[in-house]
Amino acid sequence: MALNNYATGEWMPGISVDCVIFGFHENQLKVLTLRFNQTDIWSLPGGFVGVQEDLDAAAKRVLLERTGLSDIYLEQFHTFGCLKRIQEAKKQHKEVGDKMGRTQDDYDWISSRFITTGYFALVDYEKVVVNVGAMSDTYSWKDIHEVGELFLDHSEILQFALEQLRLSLDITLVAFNLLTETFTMSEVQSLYETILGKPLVRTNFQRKMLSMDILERIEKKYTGGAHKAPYLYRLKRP
Amino acid sequence: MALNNYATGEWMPGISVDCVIFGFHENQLKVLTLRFNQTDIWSLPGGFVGVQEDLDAAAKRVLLERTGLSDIYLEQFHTFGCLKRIQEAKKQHKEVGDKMGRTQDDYDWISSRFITTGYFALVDYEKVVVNVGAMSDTYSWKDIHEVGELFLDHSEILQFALEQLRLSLDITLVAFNLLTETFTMSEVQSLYETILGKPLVRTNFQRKMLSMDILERIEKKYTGGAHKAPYLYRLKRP
DNA sequence: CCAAAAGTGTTGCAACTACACCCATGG
DNA sequence: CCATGGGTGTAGTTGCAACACTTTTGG
Repeated sequence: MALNNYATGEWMPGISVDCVIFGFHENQLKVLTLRFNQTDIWSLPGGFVGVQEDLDAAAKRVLLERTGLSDIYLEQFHTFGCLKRIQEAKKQHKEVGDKMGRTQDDYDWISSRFITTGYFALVDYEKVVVNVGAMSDTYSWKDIHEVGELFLDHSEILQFALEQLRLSLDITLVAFNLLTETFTMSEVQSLYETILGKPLVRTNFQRKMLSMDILERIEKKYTGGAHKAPYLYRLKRP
Repeated sequence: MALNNYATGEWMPGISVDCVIFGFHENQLKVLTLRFNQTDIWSLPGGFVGVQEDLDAAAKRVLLERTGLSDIYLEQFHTFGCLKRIQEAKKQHKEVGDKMGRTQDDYDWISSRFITTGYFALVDYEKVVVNVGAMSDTYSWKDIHEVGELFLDHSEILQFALEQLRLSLDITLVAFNLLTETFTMSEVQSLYETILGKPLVRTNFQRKMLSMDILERIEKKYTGGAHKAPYLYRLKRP
């Protein structure tokens, strides 16, 4: 039996979406990766596009299926259509396919030429409940600096996503999508520091954040031992 | 006979590229548009993607076929995959198709669901020699503010391209791709003003341009009557 | 009291804005 | 001469980086 109805005309041929799902945990920026069944090959969560499905909707669906989350920050950043994808794919597909009892139809379909549109998502790490799906048996939140080799051109896709994320930072308030509902100021700073890849001066950073008038200080304070407890903030929603 | 080998497997199904080709003429930012044979429907130049062709290569090819230019500034900016495209398409396709003696195969293929990747190109208006291709009989360089209705979602694609162009301006020197080999300072200013959509102070603009140390002043001056002849500049190529 | 967290003050730099003003030159 | 093109000077503003210093507070 086929793993999926690849060749039935349910999906658009030659097109896929891949999601770079960023999370923030233990002061580190993480990416969600999946491991193909019984292999050593890690990939970004991805999927195909239904014949009657918007491209954006496909990305949203993939996100929902893998993380259980909807209504989160998701941005298309680039479409990758390089032929080089195929050549390298052949080896990897064979390794993956052999171990999964793939049918010839499946194999033909998935090995054909593909174009993929990359989306990046910013999620609250704590809210994610990963469902690896039928193709994978394990997942891993990988530190952005220790991702290692990925399936096909997924490493390139990841790098591209990171650059886009950095660019978005200056302009918008995207980053807060990576934080929990409430957070301390040093968590925000630490997040900005890891995304931008450079240290920031505490006093100046706090001043700037507060001057934007987008944060609301909560009554309750953080209770995690230590000496003075830091304040908790949340985003103002007017 | 079919207009093209649409259904033969030469092209990737469901994927196309569209090019927003910007030019600068008479101090106005222009876009190249094509009119479908015998109709009133204007569109952006576009094309399909060969099965063995990179996505970027397809865009380059379209550009070459329509303008005769290669080796010019070309940037992918977004992929449009909205289903809405289809519905409106039906009417328009029928109108277009009827007048062109399209075969049923052609019709089925082109009316199916499509995803298109948008590229924008910056060209030297004077160097372009337009070749409208088999689908069109006329072309027009339309002023960016007077484009009117376009085929399918091409208006949306154009707007998207404009925004991207504005964003690119701050960072890079892209804009010079729109100018001739040599140009006066006020032409550069006028170009920046139309792209950014706001007036700039002459003295400050010139100071900034010159301080970047990217312009080279030419011996020969502009000879176009008037009083004092303005200097000519060109981009330094070190 | 101590250490972590939070906040204030100040200095200096760099970039940009808005204008006022001067010089050059071709007819 | 004068209209156009080209250039200088400067005062005001803003944003930011760097750093020193004070205050608050939980244990």
